[in-house]
Amino acid sequence: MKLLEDFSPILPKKFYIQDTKTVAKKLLGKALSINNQYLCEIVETEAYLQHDMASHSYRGLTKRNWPMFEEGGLCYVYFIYGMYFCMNVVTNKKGIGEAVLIRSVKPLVGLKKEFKLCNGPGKLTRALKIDLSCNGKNFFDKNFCIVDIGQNYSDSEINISKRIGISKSQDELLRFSVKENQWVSR
DNA sequence: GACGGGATTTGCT
DNA sequence: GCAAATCCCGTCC
Repeated sequence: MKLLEDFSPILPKKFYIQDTKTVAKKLLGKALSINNQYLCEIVETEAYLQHDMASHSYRGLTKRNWPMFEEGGLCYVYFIYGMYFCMNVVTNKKGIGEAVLIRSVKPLVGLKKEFKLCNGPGKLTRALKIDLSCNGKNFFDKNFCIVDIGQNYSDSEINISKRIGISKSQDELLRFSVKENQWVSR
């Protein structure tokens, strides 16, 4: 039997070279495919912009945040609170430090669906075994990619709200999530 | 239900 | 030295 990812097209580079807020919204309903083993639908994202006090890129290029300044379509993983990794999708043109944090995913293939292992940025990376070895990889490899599974949400099906867990630029409406979805965090 | 602490890296002050 | 794009588990209402 063919797996879903075998006929789900990998998102092209041009998808990522758009306005970061647009990419954050359009990523809802797309799916992360890893090693032909895990497939999960993205249901919650947050945008981090260049002129955004809460973004790692705000103070310019560093050894940690360099993938954010690359051309869109890369993966930016960072380690936080001594225990967790967070995964971001780099967006926009080279030189612009912007990315979309993946906050929650809905397991479709390869993960036990009865456990809420993926509803939070630190938890989903643990469930999918994402760590710094994925940092700087691009999403165009069939063993590590984001695919279109034909799930499209209209604006009325998407919640736009304030970001979570930050202390700067808290009022910016840069968090996007699928409404009434049990996999969204909180 | 609501706090509060622990885990323990990275980058800025 | 300390806060951070987190989460879990304990205690005390």
